[in-house]
Amino acid sequence: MRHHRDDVVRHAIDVLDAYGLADLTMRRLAGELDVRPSALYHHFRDKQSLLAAVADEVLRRGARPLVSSAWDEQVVEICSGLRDALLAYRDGAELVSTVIAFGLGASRPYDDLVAALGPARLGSDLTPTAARTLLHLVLGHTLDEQTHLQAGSAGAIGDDPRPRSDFAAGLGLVVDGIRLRASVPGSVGLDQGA
Amino acid sequence: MRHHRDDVVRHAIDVLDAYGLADLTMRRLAGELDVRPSALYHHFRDKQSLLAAVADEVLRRGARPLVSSAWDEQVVEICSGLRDALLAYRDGAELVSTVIAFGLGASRPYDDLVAALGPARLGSDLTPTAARTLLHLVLGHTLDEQTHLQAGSAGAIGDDPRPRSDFAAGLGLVVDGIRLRASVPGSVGLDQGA
DNA sequence: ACCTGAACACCGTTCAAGT
DNA sequence: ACCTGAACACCGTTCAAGT
Repeated sequence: MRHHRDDVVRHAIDVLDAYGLADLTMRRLAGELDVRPSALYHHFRDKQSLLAAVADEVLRRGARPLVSSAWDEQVVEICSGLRDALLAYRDGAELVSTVIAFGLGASRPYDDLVAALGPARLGSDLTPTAARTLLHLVLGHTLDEQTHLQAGSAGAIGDDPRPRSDFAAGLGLVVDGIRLRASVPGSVGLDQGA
Repeated sequence: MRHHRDDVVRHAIDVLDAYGLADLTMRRLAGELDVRPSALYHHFRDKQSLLAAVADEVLRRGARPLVSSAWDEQVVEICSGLRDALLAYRDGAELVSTVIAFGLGASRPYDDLVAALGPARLGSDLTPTAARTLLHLVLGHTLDEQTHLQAGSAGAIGDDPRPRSDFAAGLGLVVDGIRLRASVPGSVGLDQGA
């Protein structure tokens, strides 16, 4: 059977969700598509590019239109929407973190944050820094959270006693006097003043 | 020639610094020690344990005694000290992030942060959350920073135009009304009030 | 205590050739 | 445009056996 790029990405997400990122290999994916591994290189120059496409698709599937018009509420929506998107698939946070670290792909959340933060008129060139920092926070937190969630559901030796990772109320970020506050567990809130 | 555990860890750090984390393989390390790969399994049960020991040694070498007695200044020292330790070796941030994510090893910075934050008397059980969040911030930021630093020194296509990742003045964290402020580029500051 | 030899079950990637 | 066949240069890990 013949496939094209999108089929490969779809099957890759299935493999990711069923077996995890470590088992998302070119050979296994090829097997799942009933094709020789070398066939994948017709669609993607290398594995990194494949992973970038997979990460982009995971984010695309999780994307929701912004409902707020206020920039601060938009930042909240982007951050908690990103978290939701990452938690929707096994190892989603690890995948997207890896792709972002590698530099090609998964740039949508960053771009959206920069756009939303624009009207905040942060001092000097602080907007990209604030966007990256929020990204670090959400990625790091969700990676933590997903690791524990998956360790729990893997039916291991029972739930570990480590405190759950959450953004509790009263925890937040300050950028130039603007307070980006964490609200409910697992999401990032934001408010002005402080 | 016969080695023991510490020799292996020392050589592993040399390989890490010279060739990077991706090339720190059991086979290459064994070659560097003039030993068969299987010999390494006398010292470490698997590669993850080896990496945990390497991460711990990287952090141990970077450890500085705390000079401040004030808890808030201690937090600053721990965070910027951690950053310095990670930047001291190639792929240091990636190594330590991986080991922490995996869950065994590299727990010293977290423990130190929890200890330093103790006197802050944060509300309810917010101390571990604050510690983890600071860790996410420093690890994510330093990973970013080190990636760009190394991309630059790898003599690539010239420095990329992306804005440098830094914790500029005016950026910070708020935990229960206590403001953990970023100060000079690359380090995390902290002050009360807000 | 520390190591060898040999094997097992994998990887990502390239490339000429086929349809 | 999409794929095969075959190869290259690797991986982590196990385990009986040697000193």
